[in-house]
Amino acid sequence: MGRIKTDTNNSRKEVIIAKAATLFKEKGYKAASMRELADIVGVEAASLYNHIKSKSELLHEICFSVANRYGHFMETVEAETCSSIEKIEKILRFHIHGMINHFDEVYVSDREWKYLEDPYLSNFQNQRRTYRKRFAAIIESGIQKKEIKPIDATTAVLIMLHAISGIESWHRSKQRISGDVLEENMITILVGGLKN
Amino acid sequence: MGRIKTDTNNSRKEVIIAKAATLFKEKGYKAASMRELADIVGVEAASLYNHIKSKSELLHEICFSVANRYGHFMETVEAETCSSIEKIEKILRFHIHGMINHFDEVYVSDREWKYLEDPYLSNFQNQRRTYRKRFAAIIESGIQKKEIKPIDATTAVLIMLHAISGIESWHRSKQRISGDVLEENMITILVGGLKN
DNA sequence: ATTTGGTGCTAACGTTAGTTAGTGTATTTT
DNA sequence: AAAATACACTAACTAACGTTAGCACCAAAT
Repeated sequence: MGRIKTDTNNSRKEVIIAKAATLFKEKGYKAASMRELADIVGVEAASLYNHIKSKSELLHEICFSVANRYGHFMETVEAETCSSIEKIEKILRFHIHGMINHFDEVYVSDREWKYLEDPYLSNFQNQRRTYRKRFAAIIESGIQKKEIKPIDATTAVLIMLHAISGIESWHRSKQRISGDVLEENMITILVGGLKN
Repeated sequence: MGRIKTDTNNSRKEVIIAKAATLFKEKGYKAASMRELADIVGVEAASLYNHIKSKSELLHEICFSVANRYGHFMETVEAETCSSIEKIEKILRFHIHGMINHFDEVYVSDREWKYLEDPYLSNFQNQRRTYRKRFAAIIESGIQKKEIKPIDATTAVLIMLHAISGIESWHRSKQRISGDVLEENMITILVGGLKN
């Protein structure tokens, strides 16, 4: 069929991963086939294996690319000296931007991680659990400083993260408001619900 | 292996559907196999087909059971004479109870509906879209009556419904707060974020 | 007691899946 | 220009899937 097109920024492997993310998002990891992916990439199925080891490698490349990005961001936020509310707002905006600008891989990481195989699966779950605990710690600290209503921090984290994953529906919808407006609406509702 | 156990309330088909919901929730629709389901039911795979037409029938039974329940509830809420905030609170509590008490089928309906086949797929999507519009209409009306902050109603619906689906994480977590406390926390944050 | 229908079994079908082997051809390196 | 490497192809394998056919059995109805 021909060669996989690349530019100087992306290797052929990265091209495949990017297209896999789109495919996995649309069909789901299990329902997506390597032959389908090959079609999209413009190559025969067997040829993919010159660049990747397996289908599952694609999944964990996608999931950890996202997980690592969020992990690093959390570190930078923790290091900053600002109010808890401001930290939370920064984290939320980061998540919203992620959902808007890297939708495919974020969506796959969110919904398809359960198909990871060990040791990747356990590793991913650990990173996730840790991330949420760190997020909850910021909220707890805000509650102690009376910036935030006295609610269960774990629940608050869960609400906020899942609310943001609702941007999926925004992507699907026909008549949608702009990304910026969406962002401001989300911040209003979510942060507004926390403030004391 | 033996007969499928039933009681007077549930036919054998209903037993299969209930176990399918649990399996689909855990593995995902595509990854769950009929042989696995048969094992759980305590029967050979082929025997399932004495009670159901196909794997996909199981999925649409599950999805529409949930969709119809929510549709009916929306009707009763619309008919009530109370403030918009109160209506919203009722809807949220209904969703939270659903997530807590009928977790398996609600989860499957939420996450696996995309594997429905037409005409069920289109039908389901229509019901979903309609439901959200009716929910948004209640919010709009609350905004006009100044009960609710002037935010985008569609976004608010999306946030609230997805936030509730976060109860999934609550189910998974080891050290979890009680369902009642969870419910009150959610209401506090979500409704609190709306009030004017 | 006999019939009937519901329910289970074994065996097998056609399809699709992920992946590998082996070969030829472009491209890059020397 | 020659050698080495990267990459794509065809063909095929094994495993698993949903589902069907055909037969045996047990329970309830006649």
